[in-house]
Amino acid sequence: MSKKSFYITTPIYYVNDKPHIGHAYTTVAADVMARYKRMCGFDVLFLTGTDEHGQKMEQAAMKKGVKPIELADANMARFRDLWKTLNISNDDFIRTTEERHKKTVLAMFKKMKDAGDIYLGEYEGWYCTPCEAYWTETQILDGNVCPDCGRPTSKMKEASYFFRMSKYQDRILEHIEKHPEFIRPESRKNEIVSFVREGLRDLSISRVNFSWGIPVEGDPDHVIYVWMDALVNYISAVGYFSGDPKAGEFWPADVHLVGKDILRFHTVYWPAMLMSAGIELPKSVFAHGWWTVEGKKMSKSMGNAIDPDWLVKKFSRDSFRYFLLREVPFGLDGDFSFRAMIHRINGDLANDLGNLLSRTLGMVQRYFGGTIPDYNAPEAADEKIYGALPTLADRVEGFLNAQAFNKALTAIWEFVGAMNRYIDETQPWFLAKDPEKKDRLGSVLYTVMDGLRAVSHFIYPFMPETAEAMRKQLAEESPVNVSSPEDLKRVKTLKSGRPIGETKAIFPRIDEKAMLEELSPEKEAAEAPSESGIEYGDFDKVEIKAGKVLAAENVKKSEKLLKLTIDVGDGGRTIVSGIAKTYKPEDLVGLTIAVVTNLKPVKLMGIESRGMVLSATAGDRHNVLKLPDETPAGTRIK
RNA sequence: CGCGGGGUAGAGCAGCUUGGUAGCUCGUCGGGCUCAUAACCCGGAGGCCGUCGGUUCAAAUCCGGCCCCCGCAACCA
Repeated sequence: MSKKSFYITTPIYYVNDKPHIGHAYTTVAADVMARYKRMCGFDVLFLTGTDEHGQKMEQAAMKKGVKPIELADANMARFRDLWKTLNISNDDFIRTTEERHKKTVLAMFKKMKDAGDIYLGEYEGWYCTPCEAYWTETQILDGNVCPDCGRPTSKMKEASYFFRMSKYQDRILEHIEKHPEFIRPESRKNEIVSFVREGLRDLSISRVNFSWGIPVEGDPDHVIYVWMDALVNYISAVGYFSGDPKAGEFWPADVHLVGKDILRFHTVYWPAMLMSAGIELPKSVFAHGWWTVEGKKMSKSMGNAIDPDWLVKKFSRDSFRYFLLREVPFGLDGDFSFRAMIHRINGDLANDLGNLLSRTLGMVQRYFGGTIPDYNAPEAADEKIYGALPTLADRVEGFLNAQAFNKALTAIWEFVGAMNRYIDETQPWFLAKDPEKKDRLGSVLYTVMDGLRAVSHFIYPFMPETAEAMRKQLAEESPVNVSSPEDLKRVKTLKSGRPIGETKAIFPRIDEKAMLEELSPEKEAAEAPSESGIEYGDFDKVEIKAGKVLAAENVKKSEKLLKLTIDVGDGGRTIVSGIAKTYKPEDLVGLTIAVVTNLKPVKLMGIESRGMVLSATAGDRHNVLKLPDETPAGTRIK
């Protein structure tokens, strides 16, 4: 019989985005599961990847004057590099532009069609001619206006293939009911159930208004629409329709980890598609929460998205991984703050664990010349350590199988605390004063070292690098991976008589004040202005003038920036403004608008900008502050 | 009355299913130890458990009303 298998996935990330803390969160969590299962002897398949098709990519590429695939290649690399930085152990990385995926999508489409579940119909949407974009009923703003450019849209119909999802409503509800583990956490299940009960509509699964995607077989005007394309990745990777033995071994997947925002696609659309194609459903889908940053919602427009790369540089990959999974229960939302992160690192990692290792090895060095002592003078107190380990192993296993990462870590740290207490009670420094108690002294130190050896296993999935560093210092040479969860319960396996490794702080303490100061420029940008109103003098510092736009051009390689030449009474200066999503250069030339003139110059995309165009901004939609044409350039506005 | 979750020490949470000492982490105050990364260990202070009413010998826990917060509606984990 082959080993037990375990298949875990992250969503495939859309490459139009820069990777941020949320992507890192899902992927690190999946990595912890994968590493834990591998450690316990499972045959693991851990899949992540990128979603690369769609209209947005096509448009973005066009704007940059490159082919979509070139843009996808470049952006995909950012994700792949980040996973390297974060020590992600994915076994495969799938891209929706790969041949193996396209073949699977087409095979899936055919299966569903053969089942009589795909038909050609008409898709109704709102079309914005200048943007060449379709919007759904819910996307358009009041007055049927395009959410992107604010111009009116018109109702359009186009041909589309539809998936008869409505047919599966009852079967999905039945499945959810019969498999309590299918949707987690529990609270999310209710949301989905009530959504399905409202009634399912057939799903449009093709588009004709762009071409960057997988063409429908026999009808190449149609491109298969995002969700159909993306979801299938989970079976593409195991070669489901190609006779790949991996399919039999790993499908159905054990866990799809997803963000709470895409739960519905994974627990309704995806199961319906699988049912139609006669394929088994994944065993469970877990929706985790979102992160806020310093108490505020993370968003592109606020520019407060945290760059994981930068964070790893400031801290360390393992402390970042630890923080993400320790701070917040996996199903709930959490807040990311530098202060909280520093507290976690100093409290849990440096003080509790790091210092425990350090004080123990310090004594082994001092009292035993750096050789691991024998365990030959047991006492009842030792059972607090040895006796706790099997229980801990069970608890960690239970918690991790339920994706309760924070509980698993809490349990491990309870054990770390017990060891710190054990040292305090047994007082090895006191034993060391009496040569007759040398054996007991050695046994105490051995016990802590063996406990730390066990801890290195438990933290390995979360902090692989640190676990290895600990094991090196403890002179533990056996591989961290064992053959079953039971092996994690074994005690006193550390070999006596070996010289310990070079001792080094595994988590140096962070100087909180200095670190926060170092991070403060970023922080200030996110701070809100005063609560009680500003002084007039503060306002008066801002110099706002009427400016006449003399010239305007797009900034090369930029989606958002326009380079403007504006006369604010000085004959004309260069101002770069992030309003290109709303205005074309020719829209602005000749206008008289409000400009802040006394800002410090900044360089944007290599162009020095001296001032700022005032505009009412909502997302990507801007309305610059237009002044009557007769306003003389340079007039102060107060 | 759309559905669901929640309001418990300064902060973040557990306890509620199976009514009866209100617990954990951080912070704060005091003490101990000196092996250690100014770390570790012990102890104290701090809560009328959102609010009003009901059931009960007894309610944070059960029942009802009210107030407040947050999810579920759009392709961002």
